[in-house]
Amino acid sequence: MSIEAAAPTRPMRADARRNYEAIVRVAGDAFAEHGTQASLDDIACRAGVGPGTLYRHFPNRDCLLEAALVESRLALNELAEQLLADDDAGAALDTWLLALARHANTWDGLPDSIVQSINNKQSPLGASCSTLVDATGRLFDRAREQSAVTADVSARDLFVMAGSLAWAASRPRRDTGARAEASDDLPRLLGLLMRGLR
Amino acid sequence: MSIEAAAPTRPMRADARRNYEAIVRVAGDAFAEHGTQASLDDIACRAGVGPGTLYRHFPNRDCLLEAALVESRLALNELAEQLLADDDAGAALDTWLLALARHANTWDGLPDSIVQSINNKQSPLGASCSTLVDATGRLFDRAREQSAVTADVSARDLFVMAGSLAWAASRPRRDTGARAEASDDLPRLLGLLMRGLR
DNA sequence: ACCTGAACACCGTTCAAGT
DNA sequence: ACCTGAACACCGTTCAAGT
Repeated sequence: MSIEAAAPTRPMRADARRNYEAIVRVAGDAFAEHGTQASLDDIACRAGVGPGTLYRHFPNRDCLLEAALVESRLALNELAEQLLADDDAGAALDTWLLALARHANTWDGLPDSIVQSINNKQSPLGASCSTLVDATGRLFDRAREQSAVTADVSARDLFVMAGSLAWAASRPRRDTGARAEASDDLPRLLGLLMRGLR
Repeated sequence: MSIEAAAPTRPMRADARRNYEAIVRVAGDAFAEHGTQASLDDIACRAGVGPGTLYRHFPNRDCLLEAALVESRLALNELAEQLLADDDAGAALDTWLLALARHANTWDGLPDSIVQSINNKQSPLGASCSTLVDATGRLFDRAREQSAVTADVSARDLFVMAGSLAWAASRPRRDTGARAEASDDLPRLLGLLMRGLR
């Protein structure tokens, strides 16, 4: 939950660590405001560093996304542990997929980065998502043992479906000038999917 | 099926029409090669016109996407007419949703543009998609009358779901360096969705 | 009426020069 | 070891000048 978790094995110089933390903090704000395509130049500027410093710490956009998502993902892993101890494996799976989709919807554009990086160990985002895919598989298997679901689906398919529904629910409804209603379509769409698995 | 369908009511000057057609043709190639985010400057250049000419004919990217998709969408409308006369309304709905998803997958990034522009009459892409949403609703209603499906879903939800599955199936698997296998996940994912509607 | 292409503001990324 | 910021190649968009 602290930044230590993603920090390199050797301690960083004081100024380097200060810059690292400032960049991650500012990046979270920028992603929340402009989506995952926020300008990296702008993030560096607002963090008070040159663009080169940002690239030194985070060679590509995925690295920065990963660092800014560490806390949220650790919380998800904790949730998975709790749900694996839940008596009702079917309800646990529902809860899990909703939490997963909401995590993917932390920022606009994030579902795309996540689904695109699945199983790609070159991407730090993909590597860190593999634990989430594993958890999805374990929760699904438990639900199937209890006959709460009967369909035959891979953990990767389930993960991708949750991501794609998150994507669908997050597409801003830019209707004719009117401000987008913040309707939460996610539970309804997930319900549709789960209907098919039972 | 000809370009006439999207052309303005008054005839264009000969050179303007030549440029219009060249831009649309080149745009199709560029979108196929680089996805919907292909450089507009590059398209103008390859079509032998200045960037200003491209913007005169197509004030924004959606306008160009729409023009380059005219033929494919007209073919879809014809398919809808045929499927509405099909005796097996359930199979017709399956066929329709698959065709819809494949249409959305014509180019990388297209599902995003389509779903984002739904119900937005300011976008020519959104306006032209509304006929597809209508057709989806009619085919779904017919399937429900035959009890081939029982779920209660809006035409817009169905359309969005098809688009999101297209999106999921089209995310390039950029695995560790190996070239992406061109696996076609779409039918399997759509089958999962349809299972939930029956 | 339509086209041209220079011009502007922006962005990601690199790298020589600093401390 | 780390940071800086100029520099490069690019992009979308506009608009005065042409024909």
